Amino acid sequence: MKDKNFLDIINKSTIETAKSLLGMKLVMETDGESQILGNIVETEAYLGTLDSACHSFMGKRTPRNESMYLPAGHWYVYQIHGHFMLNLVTMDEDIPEAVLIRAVQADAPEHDGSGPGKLTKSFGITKEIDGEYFPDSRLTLEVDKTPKEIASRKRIGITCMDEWRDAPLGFYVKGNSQVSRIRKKEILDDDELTWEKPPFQKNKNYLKETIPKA
DNA sequence: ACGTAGATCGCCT
DNA sequence: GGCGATCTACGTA
Repeated sequence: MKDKNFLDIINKSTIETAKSLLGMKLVMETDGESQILGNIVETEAYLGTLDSACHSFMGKRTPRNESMYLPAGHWYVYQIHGHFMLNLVTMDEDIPEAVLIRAVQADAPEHDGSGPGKLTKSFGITKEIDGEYFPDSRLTLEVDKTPKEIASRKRIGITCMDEWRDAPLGFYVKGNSQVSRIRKKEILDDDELTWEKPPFQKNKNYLKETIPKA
C-alpha cells in the first residue's frame, strides 16, 4: 500500500469522492522515480445503473466498461474521440459508479491538465493502467491540498434528454484557472488563492514581504 | 464570450 | 456502420 490515506479516498459515496478528490495529488512512477503531476481541480460523478449519462446505465456491461464493476480504488480508463479519459471507481464490486478526473493544476509548466483529454495526453496516461488498483499502480493518488471553496455545475458533454443531463454532478475548485470551460470572470489572479493552504505557510517571510509598509 | 462544426477512431451493434 | 463523459478553430456579438 503506497498511500496510507487510501481508505479516506475510497470509503465514501461517489459524490463525496468526487469532492474529496479535489486537491489530491496525482503521482506517476517512472523508472522507480516518483513524479508529481499536479493537483486535481475538477471532477464529475457518474452514478451507475440509474444514471442515464453513465456508461453502466441499465446495468450495461461490456469489455470496454468492465473496470467500472471492480471495487473502489481501481482506475477506469476508456478512449473516446481519440482521447483517453481517467476515472476512479468508487463503490463496492459490481456497483459500477466512478468519478471522471477532468482537470489538474499541473506542477510543471510544460504540462497542460486543463481538460480530461488534455491531461491524459500531457501526462502520458493510457489504457495501460485500466483496471489497476491505484495504491499498486504506477499512477497513484496522495492527499495534499484542500480547496478553499468547491463549486458545482452540470456535467459537460452529456447528451441524454432526461433529468440526469442537468444534474449538478460536476465539481471544481472555485477560481482555479485550470478548470475546463470556465468563464474568465470566475478565475482568480493566482491559483494559490484557490487553496486552503496559502503560500505563506511555505515561506515564513511571506507576510512581511506582502504587507505594505505604513 | 459564446455557440457550432468537423476531425477522428476504437468500441459496440 | 454509427456513435460518443473531446478538442480546436472559426463564426458571430
